[in-house]
Amino acid sequence: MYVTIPDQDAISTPLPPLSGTLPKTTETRLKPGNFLYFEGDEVAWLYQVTSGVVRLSRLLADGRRQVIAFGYPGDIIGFPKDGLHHTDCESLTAARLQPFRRSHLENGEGDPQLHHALLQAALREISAMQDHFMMLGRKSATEKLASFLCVLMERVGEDLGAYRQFTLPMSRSDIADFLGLTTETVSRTFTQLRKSKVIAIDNNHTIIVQKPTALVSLSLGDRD
Amino acid sequence: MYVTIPDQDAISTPLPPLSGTLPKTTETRLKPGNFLYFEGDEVAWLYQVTSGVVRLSRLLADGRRQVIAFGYPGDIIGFPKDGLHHTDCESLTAARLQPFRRSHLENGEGDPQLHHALLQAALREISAMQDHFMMLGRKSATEKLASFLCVLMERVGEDLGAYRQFTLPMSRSDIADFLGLTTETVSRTFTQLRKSKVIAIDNNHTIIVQKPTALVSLSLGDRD
DNA sequence: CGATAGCTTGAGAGTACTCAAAGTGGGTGG
DNA sequence: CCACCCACTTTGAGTACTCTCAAGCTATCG
Repeated sequence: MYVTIPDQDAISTPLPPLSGTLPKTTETRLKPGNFLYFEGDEVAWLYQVTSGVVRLSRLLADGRRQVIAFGYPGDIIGFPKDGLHHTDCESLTAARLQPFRRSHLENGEGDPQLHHALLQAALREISAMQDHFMMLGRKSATEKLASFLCVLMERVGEDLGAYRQFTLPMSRSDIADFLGLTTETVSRTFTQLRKSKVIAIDNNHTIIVQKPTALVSLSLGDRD
Repeated sequence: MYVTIPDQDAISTPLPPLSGTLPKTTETRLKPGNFLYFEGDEVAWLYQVTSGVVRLSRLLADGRRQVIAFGYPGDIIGFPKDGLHHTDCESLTAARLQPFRRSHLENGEGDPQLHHALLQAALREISAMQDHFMMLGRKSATEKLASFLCVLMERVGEDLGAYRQFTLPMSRSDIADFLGLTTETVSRTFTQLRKSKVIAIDNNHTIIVQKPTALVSLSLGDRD
């Protein structure tokens, strides 16, 4: 599943590696800024992110952009629509990905277990995206950013005593385009969370959550 | 695919009936206001809408609601997540639905063709929902409502000379919760479209599109 | 014909946006 | 190694849009 915004009690465990029983295809490696594919490309492979973080996004004709999801280790990316990719995929960090032939998804030939796992990943993605709808449609800027940080805290945060810490490989404008906000609003909201001591920011890309409970409350829309 | 908001050039044809080669399960019938399932229910069946319109929605703890999609004839609904339904499904009209065992999706036993068709439907839904992201995250009230009306115009509109006409089986607040707006804003935006003679409204539930081209322009965010 | 739910309209407030400018930090070349 | 540069981020001021709260209207159904 992608990093999208689940309901409070729906924290899903990331998919374990789909090692499979097949002869392994050799891993794909990406450098920061490299694209794995573009919208409209023929889908030959699906990928499970092994390490690193990738960004899936789409462009509107007038230049507006929507970041659809960030792919973290365990996530499956590249589900086709009519055989084509419907997003761009760019790596935000050095990344490694395990490819799976599209045919393993579309006709289970050879490895029914893999087929089933890929199908389940697709179904999870549908559900995850529905969670994300909630957020884009119904939440304030503070709730959106808090929700986003909560997911990362749960998923990739490291314990630091009572605090939790993680890095943000994406830019402020990536976050803005993911949450349906402007970079200015994202920045202001970060400042506000920092000033209220819910989080501390190091380096602009390292977040230390000082009040995890407060962050969760904010994400759910409780007043302050 | 659901009634979601595709990009301009991505108007997909609705899925044809999946008659299948199997002994047919008897059709399910719903009256207006009847629920087909609730969030959290075990998924035993998927359904293809044969006639009528259903509404898929989710509730937040604090009562905020998000309408995820409207299911029109041809659409497949009920994709499970961990075996459970992740939305409520209520019928907005009298409706008929063709059930398919969940096992036909999850393990193709018996009917590989049906399995494949259901999988494709799931993949289409992922893509359709990504289109919808764009809308929730990046569009103004006018663009949202115009986009919504455009989709219905294309999908269920009837020709009326130069005009196109269709009915809205859902309430203003259903539309609001689908587009991430309030009912007041939806109502005001309808009024505005009516006053600018892009549409005419009869009965509050019958829309006559008087300027289809203008409606498309509005949906894409062109200035007036 | 009256009750009621749904819809529309109005006034005012608040949030996020736009446009603009200043600050910050990482990377490169001198 | 330091200084400069550029991209990214933050901050500020003002605006616009959508929301909230409230009241009136309209259709539908009993």
